[in-house]
Amino acid sequence: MARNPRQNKGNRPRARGAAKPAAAKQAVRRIRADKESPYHHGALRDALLQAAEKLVERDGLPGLTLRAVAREAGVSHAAPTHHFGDLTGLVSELAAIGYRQFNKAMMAANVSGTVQEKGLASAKAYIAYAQANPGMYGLMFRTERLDMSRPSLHEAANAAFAGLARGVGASRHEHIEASALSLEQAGAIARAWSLLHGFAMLLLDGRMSHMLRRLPKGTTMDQLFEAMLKSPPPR
Amino acid sequence: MARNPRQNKGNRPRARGAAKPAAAKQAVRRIRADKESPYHHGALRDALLQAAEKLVERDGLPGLTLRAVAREAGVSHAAPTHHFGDLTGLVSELAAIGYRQFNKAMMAANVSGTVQEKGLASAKAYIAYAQANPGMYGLMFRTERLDMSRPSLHEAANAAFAGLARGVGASRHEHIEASALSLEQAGAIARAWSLLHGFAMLLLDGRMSHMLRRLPKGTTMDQLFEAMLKSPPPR
DNA sequence: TTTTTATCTTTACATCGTCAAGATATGATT
DNA sequence: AATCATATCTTGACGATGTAAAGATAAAAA
Repeated sequence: MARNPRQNKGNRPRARGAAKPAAAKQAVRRIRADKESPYHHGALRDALLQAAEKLVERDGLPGLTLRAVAREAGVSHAAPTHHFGDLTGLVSELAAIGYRQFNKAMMAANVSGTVQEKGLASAKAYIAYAQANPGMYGLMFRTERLDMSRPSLHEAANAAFAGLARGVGASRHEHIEASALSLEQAGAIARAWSLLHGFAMLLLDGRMSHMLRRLPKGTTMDQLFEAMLKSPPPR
Repeated sequence: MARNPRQNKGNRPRARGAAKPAAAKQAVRRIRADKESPYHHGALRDALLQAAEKLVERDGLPGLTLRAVAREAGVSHAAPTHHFGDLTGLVSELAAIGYRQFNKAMMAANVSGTVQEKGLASAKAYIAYAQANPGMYGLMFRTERLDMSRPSLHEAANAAFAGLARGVGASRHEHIEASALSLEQAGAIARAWSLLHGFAMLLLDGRMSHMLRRLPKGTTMDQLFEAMLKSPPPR
């Protein structure tokens, strides 16, 4: 895609069959010698993932490209391939990191208070994570670019689901084993998850602020969210 | 992106500065004369949108490219640009069509029965649309590729929101004017929308079938959905 | 010290979106 | 009816992207 308004240092490849540049090898050595390690980066994998997170939060999903990540990390455009195979690999590993961040944030919100207070705090933490990390949250639920068969992603996502199930179980004053659910339990989990995920997605897509404009002036997103949680089911 | 595993008829462009092919002009005329209209398609805009819908349902969002749409419609790769400006334009017009389809389906489900029955039928119709048109539904909520300032999209999306608000109002036995909401009303709308949108997205992303596997054997997605709707809020 | 392996670079290529310029048909004007 | 203007579509080009293949270099193993 040619819509990214960044970087354009005239890197047109040399014409086909042109002789290899004589001084290129030396130049590369000199340039890279200015940095820490000339060839072996040492911790490239992590550096690439960090760069990727930075990019997805700054430019959104369309800005997250293998080549942009490589540029950000200061390596050649094909370097990421060696560590992640392809774009799906990198995105999947990044999503795994996202799930771990998310799990951490949810755990931190679920420490003190009554069952009701913990539930509310967890719900707010869910939305807060999505709002603070819109790129990562979007990534985590874009299956088209995710390979759920990757163990790291699979595990992290499963842990997130188990945590959610546990939280819902606590609010129902029962212990939920995420591997075997009753229909009632699953309904409660699906309700909580759909409600939170739906609100988060609509929020990130700007649909909720559209709604906020129809509300009395000064109403905040937090108020709308709490009004939603308080709203009784139709009967 | 070069990840689309279709089409590869060696259309490498001619080398720079190569002479124009002598017989190309005539060949094009002959080929296109086999079809209805040689140059002016007549209804290319609609044909492109139809092709786009077909593609997005067949290959998902990544398969929806300007060039693929042009191929599908049998025109040159730059033809869509004239009608839609750019990819965002085409996607936005397609999303507008999606919202109109969606509105139609929701209206059809909201005709007979009690208020409760109409509400349930509408909820099921919401999910049914998403499930029957996953590509279109995904499109409609991918803001990154949508230009909401386009009148057709803006209007169709607003109509969808108004319909939803009306439905929620009916279930509360009150008339809702979508342009000015109370916090309570907005909470109820946000609740219904988040619940349905969240479930739809999780369903399309395969998360719900993951959950279904943890349920007693033979449990259907419909049962899970109804269990969710019946599930009481935590208190 | 030599060999092997892992890591990174270079080069190449098909695809994509988009722009610019050309070709052709349709409609309007005279 | 002939000419012109405009809308529609094609061709060609360019920079960007993902990815594969082959080369270069450093680290590890032998």
